[in-house]
Amino acid sequence: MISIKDIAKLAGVSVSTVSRVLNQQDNVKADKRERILAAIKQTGYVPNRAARDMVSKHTSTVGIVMPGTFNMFQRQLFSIVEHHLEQFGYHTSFYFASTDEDGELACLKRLKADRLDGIIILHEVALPEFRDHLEDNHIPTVLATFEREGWKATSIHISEDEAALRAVSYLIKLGHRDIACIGGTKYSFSSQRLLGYRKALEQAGIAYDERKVAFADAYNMEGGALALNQLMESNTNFTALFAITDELALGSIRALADHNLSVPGDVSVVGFDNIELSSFSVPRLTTISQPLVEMGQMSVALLHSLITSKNGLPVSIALPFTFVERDSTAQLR
Amino acid sequence: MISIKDIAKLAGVSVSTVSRVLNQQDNVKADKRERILAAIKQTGYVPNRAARDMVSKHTSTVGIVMPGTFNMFQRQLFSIVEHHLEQFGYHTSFYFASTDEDGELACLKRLKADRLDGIIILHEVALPEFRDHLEDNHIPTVLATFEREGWKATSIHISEDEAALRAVSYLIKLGHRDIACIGGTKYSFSSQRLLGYRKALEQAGIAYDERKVAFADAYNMEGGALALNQLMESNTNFTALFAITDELALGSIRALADHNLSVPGDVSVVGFDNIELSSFSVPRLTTISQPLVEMGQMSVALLHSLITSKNGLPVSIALPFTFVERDSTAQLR
DNA sequence: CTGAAAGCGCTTACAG
DNA sequence: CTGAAAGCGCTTACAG
Repeated sequence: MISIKDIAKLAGVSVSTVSRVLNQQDNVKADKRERILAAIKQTGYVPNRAARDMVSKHTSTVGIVMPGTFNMFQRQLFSIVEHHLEQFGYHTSFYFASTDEDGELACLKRLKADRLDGIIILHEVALPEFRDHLEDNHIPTVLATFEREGWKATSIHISEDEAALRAVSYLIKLGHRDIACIGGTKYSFSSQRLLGYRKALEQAGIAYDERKVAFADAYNMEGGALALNQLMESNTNFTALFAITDELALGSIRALADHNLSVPGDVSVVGFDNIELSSFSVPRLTTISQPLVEMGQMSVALLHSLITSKNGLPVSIALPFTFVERDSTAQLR
Repeated sequence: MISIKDIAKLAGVSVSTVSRVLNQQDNVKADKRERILAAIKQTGYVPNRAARDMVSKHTSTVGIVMPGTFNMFQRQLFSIVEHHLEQFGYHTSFYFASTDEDGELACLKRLKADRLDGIIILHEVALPEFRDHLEDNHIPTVLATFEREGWKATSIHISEDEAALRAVSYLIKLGHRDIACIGGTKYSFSSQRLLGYRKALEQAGIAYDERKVAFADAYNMEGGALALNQLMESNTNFTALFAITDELALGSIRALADHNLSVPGDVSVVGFDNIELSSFSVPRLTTISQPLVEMGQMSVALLHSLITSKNGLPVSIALPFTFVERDSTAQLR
């Protein structure tokens, strides 16, 4: 492996000078600079990142904490974040945290071994040591898509319960009174979206009926299908359904088809997240759209300012969501 | 940041000894080992990876080269690979390569800055410097899901053309003669799958009709929908459709619905890849299943043996695919 | 079994 | 504008 010494020798200068041009400092005479650049080009030399990271206090790398298995919404967000991070000149390291405690612990350990300039968390970690580590070492942190009390971190999110309320109110406006819900058990958004569902019912004077609520174990289509089947067996009936994520909604549509129920003919379905898929499904899904691109951009921009300003205060920002009417919902007949 | 020196001081030993227990060498007396372990636990110390990587010749990290925007198939594969890599004790670094030349160049540069133990490539890079770098530095490499002539790398893949032939032959067996195809322009699998399509037609004595073939620009659902619309405008007719990826197939089903054409009633559709989504779509998609889990496992296992044995020869392995009959195909009426 | 010392490939004052 | 030197946090012979 070719090193900075080789370049210095080749160009007939000291390593300090090579280092200077490597780090685009302008205080190097043109002729030396050119000889150095030529040597670099000729050898295809690229500085060893490990060495550079070790000596400088910053690593120019940002960590992204992700769930072990990420859903489509997170996948899209992650792409956007990654892209912007690259624009800002950051490297990215990924830290997958399984939901169990061991997984989070292993994740934290890996995190500690790297010196990160900052970190973006896409996955609600439960472990308190996580927050402790970030706080003790003053690592700038952005929580993307959720809030967390007690964390000294900037948070970008939407108002989950308001959005859910909006979605369910729409179903009510269409004349539906028997509205089922597919919720979840993990992460704070599940309780917040369920809260929105309850608020909407309350506002319309509809009694909450727990037989109309099923909880999915996993936020994927299979989870949605399974939950729908539970609802079918629970001795209740409904003409509309609110699923707290699009994947759940799409899975439920699949299961409804298996029960010979059509959407929106027999059941109106509204989802949440507006993943790419939702505009290509049959029928296209009515849903809540999170401002994904803005959330990603903003997370990166705010993290960057946190990193560079060094004394920025954490903020909690609720971005506006939008409601997207498509073909999976209809007026109650 | 707490360092190995601090631990040494705390435990009253030398850094060498601390290093020994850190690297699980057994030649350390029990009492010292315990004092060291206690100090580590108490301080939450984790060795600095950059320092460790710099001094040791291996980094225990494997690079994964991915396309800038990865489709669902790649996303699934990537999860599996990541998981197994972790099992084997490797760290992973991701290198996203945009398809243009600049993107690949930037990707290569990042790659060079890290000292990787090995690399798994999920994305067909075109740049010759890529191969040169890997070969010159003897970096063990596995190509996952494709082959590449002239690369001294192990390759795990399926026989793309045979699989496509199988899919299209099935349509023919169902009585279809007017079979359209949605192909693509990028990556070798597109031409191979198209080749399989042509072979199947040939075997059945059906003339190849280029009006029945449309090419998607992107391997996503929108690309599939767009391509289907092209077919509708191309003054031809068809009762079956082979799309070279599931996402393309699903996008085409969406577009068919927009033309009031039902699947499989009016058009039988078969895809390729068997992504998760395909068993939850309405209708469920008939498709070719790549042995994703095995491919991921095998890529990692073979890479590991390449890394540890140091003189393993590259192999090219074609794994068996399976054909999955579901609801998107029907006998010609 | 253990420690002192050298060295990995860089950057960063410091002196000129 | 430039170079010699120190040092980042580890590991690895080497000597005992």
